[in-house]
Amino acid sequence: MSFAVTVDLVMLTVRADALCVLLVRRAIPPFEGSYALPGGFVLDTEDLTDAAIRELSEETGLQQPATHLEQLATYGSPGRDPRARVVTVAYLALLPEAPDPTAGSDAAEAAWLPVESLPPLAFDHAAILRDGVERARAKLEYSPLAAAFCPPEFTIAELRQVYEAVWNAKLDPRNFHRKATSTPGFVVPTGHSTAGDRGRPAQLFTRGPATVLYPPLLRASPPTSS
Amino acid sequence: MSFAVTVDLVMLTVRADALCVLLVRRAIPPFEGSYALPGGFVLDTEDLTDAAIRELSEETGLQQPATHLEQLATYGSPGRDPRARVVTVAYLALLPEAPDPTAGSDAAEAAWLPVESLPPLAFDHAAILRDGVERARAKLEYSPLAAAFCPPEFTIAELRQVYEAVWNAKLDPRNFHRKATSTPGFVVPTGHSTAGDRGRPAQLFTRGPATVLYPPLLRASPPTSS
DNA sequence: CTCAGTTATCGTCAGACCGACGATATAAGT
DNA sequence: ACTTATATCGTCGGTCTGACGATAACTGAG
Repeated sequence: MSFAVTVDLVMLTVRADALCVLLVRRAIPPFEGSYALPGGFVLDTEDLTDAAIRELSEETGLQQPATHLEQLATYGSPGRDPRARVVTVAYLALLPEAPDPTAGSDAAEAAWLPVESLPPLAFDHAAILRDGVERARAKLEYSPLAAAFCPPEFTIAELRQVYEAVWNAKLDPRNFHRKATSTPGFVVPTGHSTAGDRGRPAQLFTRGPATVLYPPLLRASPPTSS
Repeated sequence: MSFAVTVDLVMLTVRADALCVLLVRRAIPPFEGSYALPGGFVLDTEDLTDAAIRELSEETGLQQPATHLEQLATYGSPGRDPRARVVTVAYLALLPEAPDPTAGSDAAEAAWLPVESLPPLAFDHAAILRDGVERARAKLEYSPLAAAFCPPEFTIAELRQVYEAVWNAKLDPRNFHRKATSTPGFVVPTGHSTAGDRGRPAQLFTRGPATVLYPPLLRASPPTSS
């Protein structure tokens, strides 16, 4: 009746138009050499969320604080860790584009890998990651969370590219522009604009105050389950 | 670094047009005499979901198996149980209308109480319950989960009353009928109908194969967060 | 400077969907 | 037969969306 409790992080970001996850290579058995989600033990007097925040900065030497962190789910199959009974609370973190993590890292190596075409992962981390990606995909529909993948100021096109990368789908720039700017509280214009890029300069926006998108921004109709 | 792990259940049902939760009265300190969510320790070799299923039938002497069970969230603040460090994995269960639980129950008393106007709850169970109710309310929008509150065969009106009870809102019977019957995979007509009630007999339906409602059945616009 | 290329932004239009609500069907009870 | 209650079908106008044309405002090549 005594368990070890860990937190594992599904850290997602968008790099080069692809949804990527931060993975670390395990230096010790079991699964030595395999990639795994970053994570670690929850301390005695520490709240679960605090442990997630700590791991977020500690295990991965990243400067960027996550713009979004939420609990994902808890995994505790008796056999999921061959050494002991370990229950892990998984968290989902969304980050703006971040540089490759390298030095100062606790784990041997850490790397951003695209969620498509992943190597086998340690433990049940493949399932956890799948759940995290699915959560992120679903949440983009009815929450303004896509902005969490963007820098503090961003263009509508950057926001659209987030949707395209996460959903792995093409969206019409004109319709997306109308939708993003007309949904109350989604984005707020700053008055600034970009310059130096190709094409006409774009307005810059910040995250708006809305916590839900109403009406939602739905994906194309899901696989007809008939 | 060693934790006790429990599962707690947010069991919801609709009784007399009100969303109700099953609560048990604690027979021992702490919070002796207070109501609490049913729950218990996870066994050494037991999966989390199995523990939830076990508690579902064990702690509450209910015949009705839950028509839906899903993990809700995990709560592990250091101070949430004054006796020890306990991490609890909360599950959300939806049941058709069930009789009052009485005998054979492990806990002293169990009762269905409407989620509005609740007494103070033990531990952080008020917060867990709030999260469970909010999850249920949100899921009715985009999933066919409302049918989990209904018996195997049900009428469109019964389904509508579930929405009305959970959302605490009135829905137009004609528009709801159109929506429920036209959303692919939501409900399947059985060919049978009711008889003996007041008014015109109604067709009976079963849960359809859909896992998501597309398009969703949205609540009225949320509080304008501006 | 002029022109082609590129991206942002605004419009238009038809179809899907929704909320409000009228109309009709089919039962029970008197 | 008539009232009451509920189920079910239609209609109509407004809103939202997808497809896509048109224009604006920049960069870079010549």
